[in-house]
Amino acid sequence: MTQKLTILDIAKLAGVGKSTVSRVLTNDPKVKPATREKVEQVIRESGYVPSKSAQAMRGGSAKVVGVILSRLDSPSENKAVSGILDVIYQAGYDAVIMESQFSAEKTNEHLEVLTRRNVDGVIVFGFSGCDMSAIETFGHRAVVIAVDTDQVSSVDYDHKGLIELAVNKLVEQGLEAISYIGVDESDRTTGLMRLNAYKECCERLGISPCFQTGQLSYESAYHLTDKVLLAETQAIVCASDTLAMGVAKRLQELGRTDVQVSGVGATSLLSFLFPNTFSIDPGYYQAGAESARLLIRQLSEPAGITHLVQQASV
Amino acid sequence: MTQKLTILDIAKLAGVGKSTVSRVLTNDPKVKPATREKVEQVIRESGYVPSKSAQAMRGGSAKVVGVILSRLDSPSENKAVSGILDVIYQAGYDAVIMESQFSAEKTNEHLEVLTRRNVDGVIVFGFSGCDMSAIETFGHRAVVIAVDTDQVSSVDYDHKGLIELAVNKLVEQGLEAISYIGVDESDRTTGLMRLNAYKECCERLGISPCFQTGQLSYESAYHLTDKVLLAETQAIVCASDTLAMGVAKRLQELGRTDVQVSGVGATSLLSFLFPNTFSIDPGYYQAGAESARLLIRQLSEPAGITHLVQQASV
DNA sequence: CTGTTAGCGCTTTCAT
DNA sequence: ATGAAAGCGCTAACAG
Repeated sequence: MTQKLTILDIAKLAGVGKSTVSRVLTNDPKVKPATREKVEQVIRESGYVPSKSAQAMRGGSAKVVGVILSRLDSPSENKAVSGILDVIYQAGYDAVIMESQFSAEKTNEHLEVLTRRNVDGVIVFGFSGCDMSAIETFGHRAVVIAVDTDQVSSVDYDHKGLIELAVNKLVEQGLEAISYIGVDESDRTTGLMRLNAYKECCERLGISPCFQTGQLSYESAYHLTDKVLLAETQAIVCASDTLAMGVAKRLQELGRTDVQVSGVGATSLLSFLFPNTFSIDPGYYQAGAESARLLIRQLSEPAGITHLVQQASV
Repeated sequence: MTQKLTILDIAKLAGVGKSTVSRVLTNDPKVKPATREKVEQVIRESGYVPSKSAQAMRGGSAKVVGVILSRLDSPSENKAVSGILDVIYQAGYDAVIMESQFSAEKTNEHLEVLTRRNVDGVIVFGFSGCDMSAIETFGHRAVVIAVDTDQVSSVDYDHKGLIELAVNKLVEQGLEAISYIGVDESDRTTGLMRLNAYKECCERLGISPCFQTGQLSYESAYHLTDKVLLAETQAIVCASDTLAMGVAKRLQELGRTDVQVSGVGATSLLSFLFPNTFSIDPGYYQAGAESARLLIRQLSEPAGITHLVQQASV
């Protein structure tokens, strides 16, 4: 690597003042085309790269957004992050990402680091027990995903629509005896909201509800299956693909391949392994992309708070 | 958010010079405990956070490492990134991560952005067709994962050991008719190296090889299964869990539950769904963590190039 | 031990 | 249209 070139070196090499070089860098229109051409050529030939740190310090904006997610190996989250990355990169931003590991404490620690880094904004993936206070200090420079607040903008999944979609599809096929397996209601979104959606569907459609909730693991769903499986059961709606996997496995063992199973997550593996199965796509990637667009918009025009709901699809 | 505080504000508030504040910030030992205490208190109460941009510009180091991976939704890669994150965060660094989407062009573009950002170093996940030239300009400030170079330090998985481990475990169980399903040899690591490892095992153990390669998808493995399945087949070793999933599914359909299947990836789902199955763990998280340690070490002491091989386990 | 003084590389008035 | 000069917030000599 060659010696670090500064804007001054370029200025000398091009035989102009350093402010002119700066103007070229910032695309200032008041530069004579010929001068600009010359400077650009010198920059190209010398392989000079302006220092972001200096630009950030001077201009105030580092063109960086911080992303705090719970776990990188969560399929839903990493898909959403992909969406974030694509959008912000397009807009000239970069992302520094951190894992909260579902710890409110770590989250706050990360937020502090991000503050020091002078990030332009943050996108935080919520989790049960997530502490919003620190996030709220970011104001319009923050967007949360899968959290319920009025203080900052948010993007959430359509938990109710998700389940409705599954139930409706089943009903359209003429099925009526539809059970449900979810996760504990202590989880506000995946747990409570989806269960409630199921209950509402039952009420609306005159189906007698039959459900169980437990952990978010296939083992849990596997063991819960027998408790919601009656002789007449025709389908089991699950709050996630992970659960669906456990249920489908149990049904296969029991020879109840007649029972339809639905999950949430769009895991292609599910329907590959179990034919009598389908999955609802909550739109993870899209949700990530939307949250990024929202943040970037708010960064330029300090608008009010917006709450988006990501549409689901089969 | 309160008005942006600078080191000067703190100095005034604490009734000291700004360099004293700086000394406190940098943990300079030559500060009288009493003074330090006072400054720290003011910092705490005012909620002042030093600007990383300014520090970076002054000190030269931004305390950031760039990470370029192919896809965030690759289980192997996101586990490795978790390892990276844990280690570098511990060392006071942050990560800006980018997706290459298996494109050499994008990778180089990202590398350029990272250069401008003045990152201290980069960790790049290799892929077939990966262009090393740009990475090499980083010299000792780069570490690559799953790539074969002499120019920069690297961490690779033990592709040979992975397969040997699987075969040995099978042999120990008294099995002899062991087939193999992998991916095309155009993929140097997952394809070629693992296939060769299988062949070598066969030779060493006097097993007559029986194998097929195709795409890295369960569908591919599913269809290839019949071609390596003979009446006497006792086990099928697969180059990855994804493949193993396809094979296990096909065997289940055929009623050949007597055939053992092994995969690579430590996916717990595999053995949950298919009992006659096990998976080798290439140590993704560990490899990520190691690459980060390696990079950080090289950042402080410009040592020579190191090549690490991540140990696998069952 | 602590205050003063230079800059780091860049953007931005302010003159010219 | 362009150069000179003034900092952005911080660290690192350099003097006390």
